[in-house]
Formats: sequence, structure tokens, C-alpha cells
Amino acid sequence: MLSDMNAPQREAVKYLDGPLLVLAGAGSGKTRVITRKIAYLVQECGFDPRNIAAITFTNKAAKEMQERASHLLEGRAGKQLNISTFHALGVKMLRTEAKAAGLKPAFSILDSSDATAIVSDISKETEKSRLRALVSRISGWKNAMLPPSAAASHAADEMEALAARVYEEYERTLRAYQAVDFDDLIGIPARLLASDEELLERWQRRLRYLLIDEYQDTNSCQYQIVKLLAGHRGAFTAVGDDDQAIYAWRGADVENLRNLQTDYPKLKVIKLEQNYRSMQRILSAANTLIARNEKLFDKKLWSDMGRGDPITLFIARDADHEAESVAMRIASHKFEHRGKFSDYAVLYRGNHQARVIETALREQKIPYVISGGQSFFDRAEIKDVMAYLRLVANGDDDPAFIRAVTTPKRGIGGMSLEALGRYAGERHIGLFAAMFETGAEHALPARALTPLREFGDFINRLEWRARTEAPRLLLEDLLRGIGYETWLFEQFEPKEAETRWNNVREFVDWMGRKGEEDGKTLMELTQTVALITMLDKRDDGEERDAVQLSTLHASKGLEYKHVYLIGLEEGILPHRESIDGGKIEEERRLMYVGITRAQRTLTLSHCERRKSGRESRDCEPSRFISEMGEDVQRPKKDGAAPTAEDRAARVAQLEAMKARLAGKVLPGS
DNA sequence: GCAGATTGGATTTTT
DNA sequence: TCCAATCTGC
Repeated sequence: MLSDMNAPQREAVKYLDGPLLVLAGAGSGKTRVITRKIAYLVQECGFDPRNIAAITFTNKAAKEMQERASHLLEGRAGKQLNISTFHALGVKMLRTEAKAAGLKPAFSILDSSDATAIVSDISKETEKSRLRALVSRISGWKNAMLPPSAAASHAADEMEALAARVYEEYERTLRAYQAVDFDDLIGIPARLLASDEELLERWQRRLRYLLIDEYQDTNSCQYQIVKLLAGHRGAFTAVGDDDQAIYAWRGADVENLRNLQTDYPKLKVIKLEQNYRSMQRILSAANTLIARNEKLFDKKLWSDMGRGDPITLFIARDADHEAESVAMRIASHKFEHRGKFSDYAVLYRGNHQARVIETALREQKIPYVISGGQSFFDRAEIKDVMAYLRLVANGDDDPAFIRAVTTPKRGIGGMSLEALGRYAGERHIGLFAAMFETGAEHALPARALTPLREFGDFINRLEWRARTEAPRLLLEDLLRGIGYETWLFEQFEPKEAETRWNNVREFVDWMGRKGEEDGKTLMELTQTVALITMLDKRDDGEERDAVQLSTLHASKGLEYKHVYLIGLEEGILPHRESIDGGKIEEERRLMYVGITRAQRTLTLSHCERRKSGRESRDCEPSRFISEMGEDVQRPKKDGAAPTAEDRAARVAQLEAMKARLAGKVLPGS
């Protein structure tokens, strides 16, 4: 059964004598190991699939793992597995243990923009970078399980002192709304498991074996959950790669790898070093580079796929020339090798770097897609509809109330809401409850109260129906009831309104399908959508034959035949802030992640000069280039930069080649 | 003095 | 691309 795996992979699947850490290098088949191990536990060891939990960081990874594991298992077993993100597991625990957490089971989940809006309200801070600093400081404390009181005494400077004050008020606000943020989805379950023995035992019985993916990305809260659930039995397999830890800035702590060894002295460590993705030369360069980092575990990737092409480095005059050159290289390479555009990826440090590349690719008429971008559920129109659903599920959700009551406009403005807010504040209740109280009749003029109560009745009717009726019909009635389509077309240009309305339709369809397939009520669905991101949208992006543009961070876990790493300059990669903050090692890992995305060829580039303001400055090539050793082919130093004529000649050559190929291909296809 | 236009500069992102 | 700071025209 395991004959198609290599020895360490097989060992990792079969090892069940205690806690296991699998150090899985890039492209070493870690998902394979996890899914096979799940199948092994069920088929060979008699585990009930309901007692196995696999935890990932993204919905995408969870979905992929679910599919692959189900494929290996027979019948319904796959469906019974608990494969989810940390956050989804947290939601599940919180919904069942809501009472112990002091929450109603229908609590709301606030996304980052909701949370940021609340922090902004409390702190009166509107400037983006300072607001973001506050939010991330608070989030950092929450992930370290530090309560507001402790944060206040730890505050190191003026900004932290402010953050601590905001943090306290923020937590109070969330509880008043019966809402939790993303950090709470991990933090509150961790607290519950730690403080309630009976509850802990119940969950330990329920989840008897844990498999954790991307372990190097865990924060201390997440590690607490793992440790508590696994208990002293240590029935878990953690899979990770310390060389690919690139998320320290958002709370991930590679130290958790070391902690695993101290907390579980009997921890077994298995390394997966055979890589099935890249040619040896690429791996050698990656190994040489990463060897510069202080390491806990030594690891050397190798491959039996052959040595491969040399790694090319080219030096461009400036950013425009770099982009132009990348576009040109992709075009000629593609036509020469008759490959697909989707075999090529351009990777960079910051999103803004994509812009020049886009322009250059468009000029060459090369199709491209930019990975990432705005997620479906972040769109205003989806958030509008979600606000109604959140309010239907949880009347205490004031942010949802405000958004719903003002979208579309129904004659309730800032004045009425402020008056209602004052009254609700005095009475220590939510806005929704406040407007139905007799006292509200004195606090607000009838002119304002009447439409408010009409709105309230509308929500109450929906709430009543939501308990029994199918989601699709109800959603359609909701949209009709608030005249959302009409409102969209009043607000926006026809084209814009059309797209937005289509998004809403897609949302309704998706909810409707879910309701029919899984027999879920609207209430149940509402409580899970906050965590779901792209739906199946990602698929159409992958199906188009297009060059992939991506940040290095977003490229983790993906692979491409031909990779172009651009902007390899001091200040960009490594980034200035990281150089100043002494965070070179994480930048080096980022470079490592980029290199190991490549299967066949890797092309590096940097600029000689970059314009900043009116004049342009010299740039220094990234230290990482020389740190890759001799596998990088240095460009010929003939001194002369290519002239306009040289470039014209290359364009002509390329055009001729395209024409030739087109001529050959056309008659047949 | 202000709204609208233009210019310039940019860490990284998921839940 | 997106956002904020600066500039222009009234």
C-alpha cells in the first residue's frame, strides 16, 4: 500500500508510538504524507474517521486535503474526517461550548475590516499606518494570550500604552455585540481547554489523533490548542519546514518547533529531503543560500531529476527595462519551447512591483493573472447582504445593525442613530433591542422611530422564517424586500451595478446550493460563511492560460516550470524595514521560498538604477544573489548596456518567430 | 480657502 | 492598484 513512497515518507506515515515532527522540505510530498497517514489510521489502525483531525492554515489547503483524503478512503469515511483550518475548528468548539465562553451560540464573527473599524472608532485614529499598527499590536497581545490588564503593564511606549487602552475598550465592545474576532476563534477555545478539565476531556475523546500542516506558521495560541488536545499522549503529527517560515510578522513563531522538542522529549523527528519538484541546480542554490541561517535542524534538499539549466541572472538598467526584459524573455522562451503561458511565474516582494510587469506584458500581448487580490467576501455588496444575515442571527450585533439599517438608505440618518445609540448606551443594551423599548419613544422623535421599528419588524419576520425555510427563497425575499437591485443601479454606473448584482446573485446561488446539499438552514449557514473565502472562484483563474504574477508570500505552496524572481536589490529583498529591524533571516527564507517554486528554470534579475522622485539612484544587488553560490550564472560583463537598436533587433526577431509559428500552427488547428 | 485632479510612493496576508 | 499628500483652478 505504501510502496509508492520513499523510506522517510513511509516511516512518517507508520510512526504512531508518540509525537512526531515531520520536517518536510519544499516539494517533498508533505500533503501526500498527511493524507496517506489519515488513510493508514483509518484502514490499518481502526481509527474512526470522526476521531481524526487535520488542521491547516487556509481553506484552500483544507479543501485540497479533504479531497485527497476522501479519495483514498471508502464510502462516507472521508466526509466524517475533521479537516479544517484552525479557525474553523475554533468556531466549531465555540458554537458547542458557547455557554462556557459566555457567548450565545449565534454569536457573530467579525472580519478584519469590521475589527479595524471598531478600533478606529475607539481610538479616533484614521490614518492608515497608525491604525494598522494599533490593530496589529492588539492582535499580537491576543495571540500571546495577554489580557488587556497585562498589556497595559507591558506597554513599552506611548503607542503601546494607547493600544492597551484601546484593547480594553475593544474587548468590552466585542462582548457587548456578542461578537468575536478572528483571534478570538483561537484564543477563547485555548482558554476554555486550559481552564475546564471536563470540557478538555470531552474534546480529547472526540479528537484522538491530530495532524497539523504548516506547523512553522503556528502562533502560541494555536500551539496551546495542539498541546492541550494532544495531551500527554502526544498523539499527533506536526508537519512543517522551518526554512519556509515567512509569517513571523503576523504572529507565527518558529520557536514553536523548538518548544515541541522541549515539551515532548520523546519527540520523533523525520526529515523529508527528497524533492520531486525541481532540478538539482535549483535545489543546490537554495541549499547554499539557506545554510546561512542559524538552524535548529539541518536539511538538504536533493532531487534525482537531473542537474538542469543554469540559473540565469540579468541586470536591467531600471525597473521598466527589467519588466520589458522579463516579458521578452517569457515570450521568446514560450514560442521556442511551445509551452503554455501558465508555465511561467513572475515573483516579487511587494504588490506594487506587479504594475510595471503588467504594463510590459500587456505591451507584448501576453495574458497574465495576478494572484491574491480582493476576496469575494470582502466586497461591499456581499458585506451588505451579510450584515442583514448577521443581524437576523444575532440582534446584539450593532455593526451589522448600522450597516443594514443604512444600506439601502431608508430615511434613518446619523442623528437618529446617535440618539438611539445614546439611549442604548444608557440602558446597556444593543441598538436593535433598544428601539423596541418604551423608553425609546422619549429618546427619539416618532419621525425617526417609526421607520426604525418598521425595519425591526422586517428583521424579526426574517428571523422567524429563517428557522425553518430554505435559504434560497428567504434570501431572495430579503433582497426584494430591501430593493437591493434597484438601489445598486441608483448608486452605480450600469456596468458597475451589473457586476455587483451578479456577485450578489452568485452569493445567493451558493448559499442556496449549500442549503439544499447539506440541508442547512440560513441560520447555520450564516454562522459559517464568515470564515469561507474565495468559493470556487480560484478555478477560473487557473484555467486561463496566463502568466502568473504573485508576491513571494502568496507563492508559498505553489510551483511553476519557469520562475522569474525580480527586484533582487538591497532594500527590496531584503526589504529596508527588515534590514533595519534585523530580520534578515526571514527575508532569506522568503528568497528560499521563491527559488524553490521553480521546477525547471530560474531567472533572477535586479536593476542598476531605480528612479526615486525626479532623479534616479544606484541600487545595490541583493546579498542573496551571491549567497546562492556558484550555481548562478553571472551575466557577461561586456560593459555596454543594450542600445535601442539592440532592443529593436530583438523585437523584430521575436515578431518574425511569432509569425513563423503562427503560420505553421494556424492551418492545423 | 476648498474641491477635484494629479502625482508619487508602497512590505508581506489569512482567517 | 490604492492611498495620501500636493497642486491647480475657481
